[in-house]
Parts: sequence; C-alpha cells; structure tokens
Amino acid sequence: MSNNILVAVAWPYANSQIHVGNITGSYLPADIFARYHRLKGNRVLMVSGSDAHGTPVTVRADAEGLKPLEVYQRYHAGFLDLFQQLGLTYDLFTSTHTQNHFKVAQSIFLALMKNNFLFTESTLQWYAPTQNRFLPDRYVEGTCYSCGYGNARGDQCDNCGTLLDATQLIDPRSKIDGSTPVLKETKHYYLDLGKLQSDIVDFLQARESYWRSNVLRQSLGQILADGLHGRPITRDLDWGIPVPVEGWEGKCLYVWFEAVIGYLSAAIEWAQIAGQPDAWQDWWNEPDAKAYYFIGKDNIPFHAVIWPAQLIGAGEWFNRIFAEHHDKQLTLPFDIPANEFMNMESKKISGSRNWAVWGLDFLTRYDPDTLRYYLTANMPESKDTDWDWQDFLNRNNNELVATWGNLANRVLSFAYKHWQGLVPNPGELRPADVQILASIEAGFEKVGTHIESVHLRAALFETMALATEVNKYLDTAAPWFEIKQDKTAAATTIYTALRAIDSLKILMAPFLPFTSERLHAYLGYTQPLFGEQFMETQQDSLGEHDVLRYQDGHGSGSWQASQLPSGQVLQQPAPLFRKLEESIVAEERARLGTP
RNA sequence: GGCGAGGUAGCUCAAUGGCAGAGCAGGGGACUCAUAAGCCCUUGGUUGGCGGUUCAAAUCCGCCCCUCGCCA
Repeated sequence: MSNNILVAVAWPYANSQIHVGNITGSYLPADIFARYHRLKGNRVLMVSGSDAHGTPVTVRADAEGLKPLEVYQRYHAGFLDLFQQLGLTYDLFTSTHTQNHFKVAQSIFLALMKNNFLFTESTLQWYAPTQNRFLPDRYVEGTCYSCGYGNARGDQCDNCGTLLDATQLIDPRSKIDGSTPVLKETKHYYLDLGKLQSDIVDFLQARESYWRSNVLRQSLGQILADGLHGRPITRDLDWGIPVPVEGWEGKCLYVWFEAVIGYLSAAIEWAQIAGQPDAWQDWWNEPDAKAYYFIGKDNIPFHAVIWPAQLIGAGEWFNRIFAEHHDKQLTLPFDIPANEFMNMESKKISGSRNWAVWGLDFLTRYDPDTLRYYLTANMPESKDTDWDWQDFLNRNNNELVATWGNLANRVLSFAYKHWQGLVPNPGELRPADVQILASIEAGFEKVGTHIESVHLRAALFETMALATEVNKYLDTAAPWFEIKQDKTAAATTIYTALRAIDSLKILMAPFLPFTSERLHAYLGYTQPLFGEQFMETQQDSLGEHDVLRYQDGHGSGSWQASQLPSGQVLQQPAPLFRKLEESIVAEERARLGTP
C-alpha cells in the first residue's frame, strides 16, 4: 500500500546564508524523512523554496545599494548549490517570487474574502514625505519611550529589549535619509482569526495525542490564555505580492501570510513542471494524504495556528477559484515536528557576527555525510543542542569512522582479498549467522517506526547499534582464524557479514545517502539506490527562476533486508569515511567570529 | 508580564511512581580481518534549588533559579 506524504520544509529567507543550525533545524530532518518514505515505497512530495519578499530583504537591498530582486537571486542561488551538495532531495525547491505563487497566494486571499474571514481597518503608520512612502517599523529610529535610549528601532529597543509601539517613538527619524516622518492613516486587510478560533482549537485537540508537546501546548496554551485576534495581512510595501483588490495598488500581502502558502503553490508548480497539472491534488485534496511540516521552533505559531486558519478559512473556495473543483478541502497539517535550536560552542548562533558554521563553507573542507551524521546525532529534537568542534571530531572518528566505516571496510576487504572479488558461497548458516541476520532484519521495523514518528536521533542510534552487533558477530566468529582451518566456515561468516552490511547500507541510507550509494556500488550493484537531483531554469511573466528538482529515475533502493546473491562481483573497496586530524578543532574554532 | 520547552555521569542523551541507565571520553585486558579501527571488563550521580504528597519521587504538587522560543 502506498501512501501520499507531503514533506513541507521551512522556506529559507533570502537575505542571508544558511548555517548548520538552519540545516539541522528543518532541512535535514525533512530529507531523511522523505528518503525513508521513498525507500518504503510511499509517494513523497517534498517542497520548499526561497522566501523572497518582505522587509528583511528590502533592508539588505537598501544597505547594499541593490534591488530586492538582486538580493533574493543571490541568496537563492546559494541555497540551490548547498542543497544539491548536501543531497537534500526536494522534488521542487522554488521561490515565492513566481507568477504561480502570486496567483495561488492571491487565490487564498480571495477565498478567505469570499468566506468572510477578512476585514479592513485603518491605523496610523509613519510616512516619509521625502520619499512618498510608508516606513516599516524597523526603518524608523527614535528615542525609546520606555528607557529613554536615543537609538531605538521602531519595532524594538535594543537597549531595554522592549517591543515598541512604533507610533509612540519620541523624535522619530527615517533610517533611510534621516528625515522626519509623519503619522498618516493607512488601511489594511486583517485575517479574522477570532472567528476561526474554535476550528483551530478543534484542529489542535484532534492532534494532541501525537504532536510534540512543545508544538501543541504552546499553541493551545496561548489561544486559551489570550484568544485569537485579527491580524493584518497586508502592508505598505512595493516588494511582494500585490493585494488582488481594485483600489489597493501599492500594497502587498504581508510576508508571513503569503510565504506559508508556498507549500501549496510549490506543489502546484511541481505538478505543472512534471506535466501532470492536477497531480498536486493527490497531496492537497486527499483526506488520506499526510502533510508533515519541518520547521524550527521560532515558526511554530505560524504553522500550528495561522496556516491551519488560512486553510480552514479558505475552505473549498480555493479549489473553486483556482481549480474549478467543488467540495474539496485543502489538507491540514498532520504533524509539525518542529525542532529546537542548535547553539555554536555553547553560545547562540549569530550570522551577522560570524558565530556560525556556514553550510557551503563547511563543504569545501568536509564531506556531506559527515555533516549529516553529526547534525542527526546532535539534532535538537527535544531541546536546544550544541555544535562543538571537539564533539564533531570525536563523533566522526569514534562513531562514524570506527563503528560503521570500519565495519564496512573490514568486511569488504577480507571478502575481496580471499574470494577473488566475489561474494563467497556460504555453507549452511549456523545459529549465530541466522541470529545476526534476524537482528538486522528486525531493525527495519524498529528504525522505520522511529523515523515515522520523527525520532531521527533514536533511529540513527538504533542503526549504529546494529553496526556494533555486526562487529561483535565478526569478533566472535573470527573469520581470520576460521580461514586457516576451514574455508567454508570463513565463507559462511563473510557471506553473512556482507549481507548484514548490505542491509545496514539501506538502514543508513536516509541519513548517509552518499556513502550508502558508494557501498552499494562496492557490493556490486549496478543500479543506484536513489534518483537524481538537478537544477533547471523556469520562465514565467516575472522572469526566470532557477529550481532544484529530484527524480526517482533508476533509483532501486528498497526498505527491506538484503538478499545478496553469492557470486556477485564486488568492486575494489575503499574506506567510506575519512578520519579527521585533531588539529581541525583549533583551526575551526579560529574561524569563528565573536559570540 | 503571559504561553510553552528544557535543566539527569566529563560530553550527548534514556528512564511517566518501583534497585538512576546507554553511547562516547577516562582506566584495564585478550585479539589482528580492518582507517592503531573492532571486541571484552571497568571507574564515574546530592537527577538545577527548597519544601510538600507517598510505603516508595528524576517522575506527582507548590515556590524559586538558569537557558531558549513565541506572544504582549
């Protein structure tokens, strides 16, 4: 039986590079989950893209004298490069700056309007007469009314930490040209969350039994304590998606409102590119499809409360407007396994101060599976964790290289040397051989259960424990001793061990796809385990945008125990992982900026 | 200030009322197929603090301290 699984991954903001904390927070767990389900034979759709709009992008553009479009394109290109190198197998990694996304986001807006979940309200906002534009709060500086600090930003005072009401700032000035802004009335659309409150509470309570408690209880607790209130969904900005209502020119959809809609629009774009324009409905209109959202903890309210509110509020009208279908509801999140944060050498990661390990930079010196291993072993699934270079070195050398890499290498080398590069023909399996193969086979169930409940660390440790068991099996059987007495006994042992690592290769594959693929080839298979990733350029009325795609192609891996045939021709083996020098710890620490 | 998550061995983490455990690091040993890797044995604890409930508390209750996120 094949299930449709939507793997929805956080959208990186296109105003800075991606660091290891971002990777372990959402992108990597999503890929592990997606690869597992593909091996299992389920229909996976993994989508995400660059979050191109909003104030942070315009802030950086203004700071560097660029257009927002140029800023977004620069970082987007870096994301595609990194994700390909890391083997993050998005079926589609696109962007919010596409014609398709504009149309989908506007359709959701119109559907909410149709169902009466939008209202308008006028408020006062700082306006710069010198530039004829409204200023986002963080573009206004002034004196903090709470502590008297002279250089407080409109949204927050850096001195006392208070979140400010920008209109109350004393002696306001524009950050762009220093001019004095004036308060001017402006009208905006609001999402009527209050009207949707009971639906959201029902939605959350229906998932109470299996969601991570930090995700569920925070959301529910906040609602029960404060209730939900209308929230503005438009802004006076020109970089973004126009409000699809006459007379609203010059205003855009607020980025938090439109970016999450990307999960839906990316699925639609994927279907168009794949030449099956309706295929997205298999994930978005099927009650049995399961949607998993991989995000960091800072994003929980948007995904657990506001996004479901948008979906529920749009109701069947989205499909009427967009797909001319009736009576179809959009699929609500099944699970939101949000991760906590990763720190760097005990201090909070800070991109601007270079207190971070950057993905692309890391990969110029180390291999992707090394990163994937460390980040999975140290994934912040239940609490904040710490990237520590000494710990990184230890785990690489003492766990990944010593337990798993060495096991694969010792078995392959011994087989290759003593049986002329062929998988040996075993004698009748003895109790110990049967027992180790049974343990490994049982591992598929155990590891799979962990991955399905998104306990990826536990899944990886279970797999490593099996590698340790095979090491023990080898030491007990001692084929290097057997071979001097009884070559059939040695052949039986090595055949069993080869089959064990052939299975372990699959169990490791969601976590360590590159080295599993190599081991797969050493074991003599000619079809790859996984499909292929590639980049492509798409054209639309907004211009060009590059996307990352994945196709199963010849991928032949399957989540089941090995049936390795004796006589199969092995390749000359080589170690799967590199042992690292102690000296890298100091070198890498020296690269860090200031915490 | 409100809503949450977390605080257990040097490090990373288990343990939802029943003898506080595992992996790594540290110490000792036998082996040699393997990247001096693997295997066996082993040292190591006032479970953030104080109080309470209980025959029994890391676990349940109250207060406090520290870290992180969201909201105001």
